[in-house]
Amino acid sequence: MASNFLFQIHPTSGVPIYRQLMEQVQSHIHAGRLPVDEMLPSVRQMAEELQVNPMTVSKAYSLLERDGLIERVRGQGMRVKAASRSMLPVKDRRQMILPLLEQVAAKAFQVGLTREQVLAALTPLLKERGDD
Amino acid sequence: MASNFLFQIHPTSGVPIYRQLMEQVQSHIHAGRLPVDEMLPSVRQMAEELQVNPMTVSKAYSLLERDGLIERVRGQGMRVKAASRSMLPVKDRRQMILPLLEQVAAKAFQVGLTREQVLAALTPLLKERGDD
DNA sequence: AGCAGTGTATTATAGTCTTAATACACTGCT
DNA sequence: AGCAGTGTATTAAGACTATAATACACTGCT
Repeated sequence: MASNFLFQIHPTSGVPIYRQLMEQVQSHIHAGRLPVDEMLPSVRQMAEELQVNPMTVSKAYSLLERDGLIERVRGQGMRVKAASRSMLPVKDRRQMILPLLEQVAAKAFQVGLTREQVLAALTPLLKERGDD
Repeated sequence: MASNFLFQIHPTSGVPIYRQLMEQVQSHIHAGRLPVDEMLPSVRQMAEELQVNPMTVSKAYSLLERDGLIERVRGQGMRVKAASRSMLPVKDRRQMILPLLEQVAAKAFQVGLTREQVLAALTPLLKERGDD
């Protein structure tokens, strides 16, 4: 398997890269995909993988450390902090994706797509994600 | 009923104001909330209502005109263009919502929600939209 | 003509975001 | 000690975003 890499950037979204990274790290922690004490990809590796500047990654990491989600281990890297309470219950994780779903519902309505059409378009995308 | 104003800004989203405005105008047009030949709020009115700079609004309008959704009427304002209403085929409308659906899929994966959980959360939202 | 209402151009300033190239302090291993 | 690997500080530059204050060309109305 080639890409088991957890992160990706959407360059056209208008959202700053460092903020996209912060959100994704946070999501992965809460999903349990980044367990406690797990080391994050190094600044340089992440920068290389996403083709962005190392300092941009460092900025995201620094802010995440300020927020208490990860901690810096000198000479080693960034580690998922124990206190960050990973693996939230499904209810809370659903809460995290809710704003995005509301956005989908609004857009679907505006564009005039039926519920069935939206679900039909979304399902295969989710299936892909669920497989790997 | 106080605010029947169609637009609003989310200052914390990281998305530039002029892009938020563009998306909302586009959505309102496709939803029929801004009918063909309808005049948009003037640059100065919109700027006053949202507490942003008139030039920021003007930038959004200019780009929307470039995209062919609205047209400038000298001395009067911006008007919803006739060509933009022309009932796109389902395929194209699905195309418009696809990036958003991909974003949902990515987020769902990151948060660790199954396909069923996502669909279960989305379906009622779509139903709501379909009702009103 | 006068005036108020359109969108826009211009100039300037400030802040944010991103990249770039170096350099530094620290750790783990040899 | 030496070296490769961490994150970070520093400085510089450029692009983008947003604000501010003026001024202009146009339209519709009086």
